Amino acid sequence: MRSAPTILHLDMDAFFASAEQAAKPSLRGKAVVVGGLGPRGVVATASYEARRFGVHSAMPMGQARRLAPNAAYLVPRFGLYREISEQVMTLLRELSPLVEPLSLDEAFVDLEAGGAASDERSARAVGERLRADIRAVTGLTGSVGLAASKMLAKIASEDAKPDGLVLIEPGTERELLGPMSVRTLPGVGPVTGDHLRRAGITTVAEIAEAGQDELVRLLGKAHGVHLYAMALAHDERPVVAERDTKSVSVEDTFDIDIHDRVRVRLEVDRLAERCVQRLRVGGHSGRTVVLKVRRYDFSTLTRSETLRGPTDDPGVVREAAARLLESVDTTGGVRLLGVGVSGLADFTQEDLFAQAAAQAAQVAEAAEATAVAQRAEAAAAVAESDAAQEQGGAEPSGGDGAEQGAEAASERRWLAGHDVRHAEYGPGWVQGSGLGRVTVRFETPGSAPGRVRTFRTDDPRLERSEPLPLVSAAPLLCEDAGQGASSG
DNA sequence: TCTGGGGTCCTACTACGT
DNA sequence: TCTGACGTAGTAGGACCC
Repeated sequence: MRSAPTILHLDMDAFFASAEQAAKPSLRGKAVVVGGLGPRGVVATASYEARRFGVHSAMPMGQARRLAPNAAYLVPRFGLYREISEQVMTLLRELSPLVEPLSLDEAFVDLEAGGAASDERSARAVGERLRADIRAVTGLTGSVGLAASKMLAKIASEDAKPDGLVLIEPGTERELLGPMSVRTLPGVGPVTGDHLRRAGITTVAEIAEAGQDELVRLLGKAHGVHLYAMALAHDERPVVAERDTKSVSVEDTFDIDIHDRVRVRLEVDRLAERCVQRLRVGGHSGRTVVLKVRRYDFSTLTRSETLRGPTDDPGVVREAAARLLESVDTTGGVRLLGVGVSGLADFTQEDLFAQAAAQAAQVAEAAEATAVAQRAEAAAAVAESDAAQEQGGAEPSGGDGAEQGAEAASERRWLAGHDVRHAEYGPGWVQGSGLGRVTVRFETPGSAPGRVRTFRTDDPRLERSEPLPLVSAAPLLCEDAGQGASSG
């Protein structure tokens, strides 16, 4: 472990909810819950005001509504969050080339690698300036943890929340960690925590006392060794700027369990298409196709199939997923379906065959190597027959359920929280919709709390619009720590 | 209470070639 | 020819993270 606290961990405070509060003046200081609003939705982020009612991330939305019936419930707007996240990541990259994003709202920075800080004093100054810059550029607050390792920096930022900075001085780590719950350590979730508790281990100090052998006996080799090292505050993991994607997947939970086998097959086809789209956007192909099925009783099973070579062909992935589905009993009903691809590469089987064929043709032209050309031809024929086999017989079945009603579809256009523009009243956001009506609050990030009006869902003067910037200009005011959103 | 979506990593088991 | 040991790849499930 390094000797100076120059690993920085940034964690934006209640990120999604804070972004919504910044965008919607009437929600500032109010309980805001962002997440899936369907019958099986869960909370993605709750504002600090909502947390006072006991609402927290990953809680079922129904439970959140019981605890905080008067909170504002909004669907996530990932486009907006990505934009803000990019602004924040840009600020971090100005500090160091070694920035490791963990999610939209979290990242590690190696300050020493960028020459931004080399000791406690300079690290603290950089952290404070970063917090001020984030507030000036995005209008939001973030908490900063500084320590000599990633684990400790993360623990520090958690301690700093909300809107603070905590630095763990080198030499004090074990004393600090000792009394903390085992759940503080990364990698200890509910199951491992319970496992340790049954063995009489509830604090980090008790993990250290138990010794590595006991930890390995309880949790297995990899987990035991890792956890023991963490308990001793030994964490040498470097900040890694570029991480290769290992898999790409898409999944959907249905509002009501699906029983109809034809519908299940149709949904798998759709998921396979979406998965390949995502795969292609990332410039990937993959070799292993994975089907995930969560049944009516929440039991989850996966089935996978490894192809001869990587592909980004939607037909190939669709057919593989369909073959996998054949081995799954879905009679009790299906709650969730997912399709994923792993074993990623940046080329496809088809590329390889094309390359091989081109090379073989050259050799053939070069004269006497006719035998080589014949083998290439044979290989091409095999490829063709493989492809035909993999793609054959995929007749997309007609969608049942499309007749579920045009009215529901039109109301689905007006999702709670989304931006709209009215020809007469200007920009606003959807506060709610139902029974052919949509309620809009007309306000912008820089305005005073606005007024509410209700329209018919098919009102031609109302249309969806893009999110407005949270901060109109973006001057870098390091010393100004005022309330982010500007006026006007 | 009733549990999302997108990932990573680990473990255990089986099959297969040498 | 059969058998066991071993390494590797594929498969399935589970824990965890944000």
